[in-house]
Amino acid sequence: MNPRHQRTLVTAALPYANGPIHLGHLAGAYLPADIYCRYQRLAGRDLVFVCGSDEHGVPILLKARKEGVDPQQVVDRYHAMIEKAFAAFGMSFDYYGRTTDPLHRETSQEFFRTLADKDCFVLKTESQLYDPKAGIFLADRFIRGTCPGCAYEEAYGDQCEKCGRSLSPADLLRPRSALSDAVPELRETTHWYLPLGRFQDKLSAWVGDKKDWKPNVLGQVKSWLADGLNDRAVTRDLPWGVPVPADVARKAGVDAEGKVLYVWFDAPIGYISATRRWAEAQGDPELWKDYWCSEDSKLVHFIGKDNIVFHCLIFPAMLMAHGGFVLPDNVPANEFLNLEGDKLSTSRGWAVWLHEYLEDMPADYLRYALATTLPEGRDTDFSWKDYQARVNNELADTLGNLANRTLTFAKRYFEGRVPPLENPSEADRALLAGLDGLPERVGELLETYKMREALSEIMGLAREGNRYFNEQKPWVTRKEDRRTCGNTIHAALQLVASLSVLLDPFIPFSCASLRGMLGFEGLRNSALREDEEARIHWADAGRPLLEEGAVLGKPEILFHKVEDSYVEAQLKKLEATRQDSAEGSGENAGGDDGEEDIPEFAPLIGFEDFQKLDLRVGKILEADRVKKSKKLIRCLVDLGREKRQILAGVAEFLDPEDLIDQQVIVVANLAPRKMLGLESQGMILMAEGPDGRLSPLRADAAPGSVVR
RNA sequence: GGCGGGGUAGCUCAGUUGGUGAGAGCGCAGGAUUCAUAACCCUGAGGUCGACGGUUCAAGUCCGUCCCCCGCUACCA
Repeated sequence: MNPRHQRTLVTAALPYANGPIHLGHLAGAYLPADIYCRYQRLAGRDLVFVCGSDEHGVPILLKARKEGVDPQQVVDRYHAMIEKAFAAFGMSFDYYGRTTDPLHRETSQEFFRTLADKDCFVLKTESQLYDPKAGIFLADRFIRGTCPGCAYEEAYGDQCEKCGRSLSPADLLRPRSALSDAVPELRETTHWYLPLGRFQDKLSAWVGDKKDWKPNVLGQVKSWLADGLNDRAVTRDLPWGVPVPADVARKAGVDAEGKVLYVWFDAPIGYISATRRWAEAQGDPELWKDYWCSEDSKLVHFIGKDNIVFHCLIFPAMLMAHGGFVLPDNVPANEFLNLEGDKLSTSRGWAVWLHEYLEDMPADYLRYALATTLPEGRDTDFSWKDYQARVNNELADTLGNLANRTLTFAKRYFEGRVPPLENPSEADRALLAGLDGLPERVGELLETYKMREALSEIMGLAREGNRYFNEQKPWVTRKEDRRTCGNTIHAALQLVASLSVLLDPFIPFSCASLRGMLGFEGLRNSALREDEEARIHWADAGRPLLEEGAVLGKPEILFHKVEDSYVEAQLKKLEATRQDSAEGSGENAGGDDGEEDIPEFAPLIGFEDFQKLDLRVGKILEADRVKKSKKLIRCLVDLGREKRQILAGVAEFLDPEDLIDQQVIVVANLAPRKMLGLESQGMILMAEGPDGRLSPLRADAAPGSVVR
């Protein structure tokens, strides 16, 4: 820990309150953050750990509308669910807030007002789609319509969830408002933008100093900086969010009606408002400033890699613009966790939900298994088989068994007390000496966000304990040399006690119960910021913690083996969701997000609508890949009367050879469109298989024939 | 195509600023042991460190080219 830092504020990414927490979230941000914080508290550091639910934004509004409820009801539900699951998982937040908290609204508005007063924004007026029926402007995601690519009729204005294709609202066929079904019209609207370019130099200089940031984080950040930063809109026309302060709008000559802060603007301010709430709860409402506004305070953001740009550039720019706040000392972003070799996908159900897991297994098993495979440097894989192996081989066999064999031995042959250490042997002294320095070494690893290595270092100690136990053979010395036997058990108990401290940040529940078995009291509570009763700290794990003659508790099995049946059941459960989603059609052979059911049928159209289409049989004469394009194939198609150049976005699925000489069906009266400098004069119809494969519709008739 | 991150034992992954024989856990094969959750402990087999060039006395580690995987991004009429 840098001596200039007197206190630490740790944040974990605000989970979005439109769904439950899954393994990817835990591995990405929450578990490493919690390990870090528990360690810091054990070490006696002044630390505050905040988090909270991110409850604004379009997806929540849409979900609410879909369910026919108020958005508040949606976030109430998920907020409660997330908070409960986090608590059961052992997340030791000092405060878990939410962005619908009135104090958050106030904090965000103050922040916005300060930036406006300092003239940090620019105003831009542009034409956007407006819902005349609901009387509000519509964000891109608020336009629904039929996807021109796959005919999915619930496509968003920015992207089709069905085929993954990115869209703009103008692309949609039959666009309609997601709120009222009204046909949107263009109107002008004004928004506040944060001109990030103004902060480019300051950000570059600031990031340039960050030698200790992880390579994956620095790489991304520098790449963004090199590209140059653009203006970012910080407000939206939405009925759900933190309202743009009326006074600020008035001053700017803008009607604030229906305008809110863009969710990415208010969300990170949630870290601040949560700290304020925490300070209130401490009975000192100004206390939060010690952590946010004092140069000797260290700010650390734990996030997943998808959040890097916000936490390393945009939020810091906001803080710079505001002034008076500390900037993050580090942003130890993790990579992604895969599941059974495939990437997680909420919409495909390829995930393990925390609240479901906790229904049948202990939090610590998952904490341990995840901690050994955190994606610290690159994407990693979680598999149930690996989970089982970690729990059985390491927690149960190595650690649990060490504790158990030591404790039961002491109970049976030493009246359940800590035997004295008398004339210790070289081996006894070596074992105890081996503890010395370990807290510091592990602490250094944790300070530098190497949770996995720290854990593996500690487990090495458990292995050493087993080795020592074997070599000393107390079951032999018990009969011939009781003093030596007592020394062995004494030293082994001390080692187990130290383990119960060192492992506490990782598996706090088990360590607490282990300490119960050891009759070991007085350790700081790793989940509590202050613990007046506690006299034992992290560093004390380097010395013997148990008194000679102290009474031990009742030994119990600390970790139970995970049965094969459990693993099989979990795999089966996952496999079922994969089956479900594979049955539909769906684009994306790569298996991206996206609901993969068979699309619903589009609304009825009249015959006259159908007649507008001019479908013809065409013969593909030439086909070749458009260079510099991943998706486009250029075709020359004979339509009888004339030959047309048509571009088809199928290069990911088909080779030009698959198309040449094929007789296909062409939309002949589609307006021409230029792509990559080439004009496409029609569209070749394709059928899409369940795995995303495309195959052209063949027609056995002369080129130019009318299709009806 | 552009940008970023990766490609190291059968599997999951470590490998700081280039330097003693390339590691851990699991799995596998032997052995030892019985205090303990059929647990523990020891030994061993197993790797052209993605490919090819280059710099260097010395490269998994630096440079160049290429191949493959992941993420973001651009054209899916």
